[in-house]
Amino acid sequence: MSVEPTSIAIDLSSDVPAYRQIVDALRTHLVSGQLAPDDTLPPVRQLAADLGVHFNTVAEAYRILAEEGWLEIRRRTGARVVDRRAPAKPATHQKQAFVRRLNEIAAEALSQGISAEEIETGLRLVADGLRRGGG
Amino acid sequence: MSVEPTSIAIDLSSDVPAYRQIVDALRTHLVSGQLAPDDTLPPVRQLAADLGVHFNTVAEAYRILAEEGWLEIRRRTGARVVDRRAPAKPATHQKQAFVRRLNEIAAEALSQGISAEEIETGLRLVADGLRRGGG
DNA sequence: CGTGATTGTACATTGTATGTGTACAATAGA
DNA sequence: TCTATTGTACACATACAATGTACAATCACG
Repeated sequence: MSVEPTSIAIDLSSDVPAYRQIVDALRTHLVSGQLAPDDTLPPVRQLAADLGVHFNTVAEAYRILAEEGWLEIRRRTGARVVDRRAPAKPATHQKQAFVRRLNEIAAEALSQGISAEEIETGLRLVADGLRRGGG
Repeated sequence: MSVEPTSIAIDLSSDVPAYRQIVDALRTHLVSGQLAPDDTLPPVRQLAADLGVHFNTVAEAYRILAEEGWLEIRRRTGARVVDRRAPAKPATHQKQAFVRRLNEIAAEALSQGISAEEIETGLRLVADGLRRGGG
């Protein structure tokens, strides 16, 4: 299996850099299992063409995910999803930072007029999704 | 009431710009009610000194929150929290973007070694917090 | 009123990050 | 070996972030 072009969308007008949007999207697929070990990703030039960015931008994203341990990159064969070893034990402050970030995102959503109920729904949706896909 | 210096922490080494960290932190306080209407925020120079950034960086953050309708800024008197009118109805794609962002944050947390259970706990924690504080 | 202190604003400058263009290195396969 | 295909390296242009400096507005006080 490889990444379907439609599974990633890049918003060039966003204030989030393109390479990080790609990293975030791919990591989501990796965690959910939509991208499983031994799957291959498209060549940087191909995915870049699909997304409308330069191939070096995609290459940067691949490198970051490789450093995180998700991908193995080799020339000529391209990027391959690896069976990821258990990551290092997270520090307490990382968990705190995670919860803080959640609160910030929720606050921003409220700020945009999304209701508390809708936000709760979203939070539970993601929580439920963790049971099935993640692990 | 005004912002206590210890209630905001800025990580200058983060890839998130300082002014946005300030915006995110203050917005969280505004949504939670820790900053209520008629509260005054410290002068930009004072908060900047507390955080270790330039006062223009804080001024930029205040301006963004003022544009969002949270603050009223006047010279000499400084920034004041206003009773915020109901924001515009959010578009459907904003809700979708919210859930997508949640998934990205959760995936990143998993990537760092935070367990699915811990993430669930965090999500529910935030969801529960919405009932009380938010509105 | 006049004066000065205090507050936010405007804008030029500097450093850094982002995205791209181009040349190159490595490798699988004919 | 030769070649096409793949990722890499690095210089460049541009935009953004943070700052330095000067300024404008406004309140307090005489």
